[in-house]
Amino acid sequence: MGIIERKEREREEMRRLIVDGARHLFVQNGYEKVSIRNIAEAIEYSPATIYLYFKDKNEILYAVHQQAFSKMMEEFRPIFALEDPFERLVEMGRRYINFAVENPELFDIMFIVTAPMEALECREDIWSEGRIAFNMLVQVVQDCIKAGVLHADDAEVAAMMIWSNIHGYTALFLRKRLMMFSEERRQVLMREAFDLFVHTLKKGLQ
Amino acid sequence: MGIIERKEREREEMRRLIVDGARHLFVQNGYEKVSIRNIAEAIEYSPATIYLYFKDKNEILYAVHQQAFSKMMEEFRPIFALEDPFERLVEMGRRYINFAVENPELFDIMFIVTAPMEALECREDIWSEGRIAFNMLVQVVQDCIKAGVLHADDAEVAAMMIWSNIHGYTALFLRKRLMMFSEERRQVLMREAFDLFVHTLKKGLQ
DNA sequence: ATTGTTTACTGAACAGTGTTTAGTACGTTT
DNA sequence: AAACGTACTAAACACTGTTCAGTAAACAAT
Repeated sequence: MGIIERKEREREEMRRLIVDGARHLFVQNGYEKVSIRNIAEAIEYSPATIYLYFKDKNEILYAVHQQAFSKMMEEFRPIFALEDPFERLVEMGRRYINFAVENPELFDIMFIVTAPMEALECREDIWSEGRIAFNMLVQVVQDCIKAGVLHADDAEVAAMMIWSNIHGYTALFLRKRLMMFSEERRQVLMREAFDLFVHTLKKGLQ
Repeated sequence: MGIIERKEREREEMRRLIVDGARHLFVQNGYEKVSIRNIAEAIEYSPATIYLYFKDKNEILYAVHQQAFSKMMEEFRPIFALEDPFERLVEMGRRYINFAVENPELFDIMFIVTAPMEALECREDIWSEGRIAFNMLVQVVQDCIKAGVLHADDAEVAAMMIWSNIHGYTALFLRKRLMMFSEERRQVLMREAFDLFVHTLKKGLQ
């Protein structure tokens, strides 16, 4: 009696169809300009159908947010081939910023928009995607400490400090808070500030 | 013929009434849950009236954003009495974070929500509030360099790096991206990470 | 004082939003 | 073939930002 299995499969397929459609529209038009009706039209179903597969819009955003995390993790993977732990740390920061600049709408949903977090809240779940990614950073920081290139009592505190710095650029940039600089100056500032941070970190945490 | 002057005064008063009402509601209910109709009801005018004084909702948000900047600048003022420039720098960071935690909705409008920036864009204006605040930071950094406590070629780059770090905590916190930590741990992480940054900065940029 | 003109304001509408519900049509089971 | 259960949708609800025709009062000119 493989019917219930097939139904389960079809259900999963439908969820995928919705999330993929939503992600596509988000990336194309920006998250704020996409409505449930837009998504429904894109996948050629009625708006009401979407509510048979997702509780509300926040849940769709959370699903897209999950996909985006997978994509980011994919871009982080090559880092772990690097031997020097400090190189790993620097490269991780570089790729975080790169991901944000090249996938602004996805990054927004992952780290800035509150809606997906609200989907989590009412399930009183912990933000596992964030936790996993942060743990990855903590591990790299710990490797740096072990290798003697960084000195810190609490690796989590050091990781938090580093994450904040890297995240700062992207959050300010994506939310248009570097508007007072020219396109050109913005690029230079972000890159040189990042380099300066790396330099400061190396000297300051020795 | 003081009539046009009086009219101008009344017009300014009305704009104030609207912005104050809007700010009140934003602080109370959070920016996302406030509509033009809510604001209109609060000041006992019809929604259409608001559009006689503001082009659109973004312009109201920009006006609130301006007020919020004044408030923040007020909290920065006492800093300039401090003699040690590095003390000034540290205190500035501390007060930025404090302002964000104590006025989350205002900070959101100032530094995270994109709507007020869109009001600026179509006037092809530069973001003067941001520029002024950033220049203030650059000045303090320059004082640190002059005093020999920080070494950096470009004060703007150093300021950018410092701003990013400080802004990172607040942006992650306000947008619920520190949810994987307990209330308690969150507090400790933010404070200790800030302290670690200050320490790193002092040692790293010497 | 009585016009004409400008100004300030509003009710109602438009096109959109997220979400719910009643009802239909079809696949599955008896 | 009849009964049941599932997948889907049209239509509605209560909202959103915004516009526009119309009204009433304030002002200006006669």
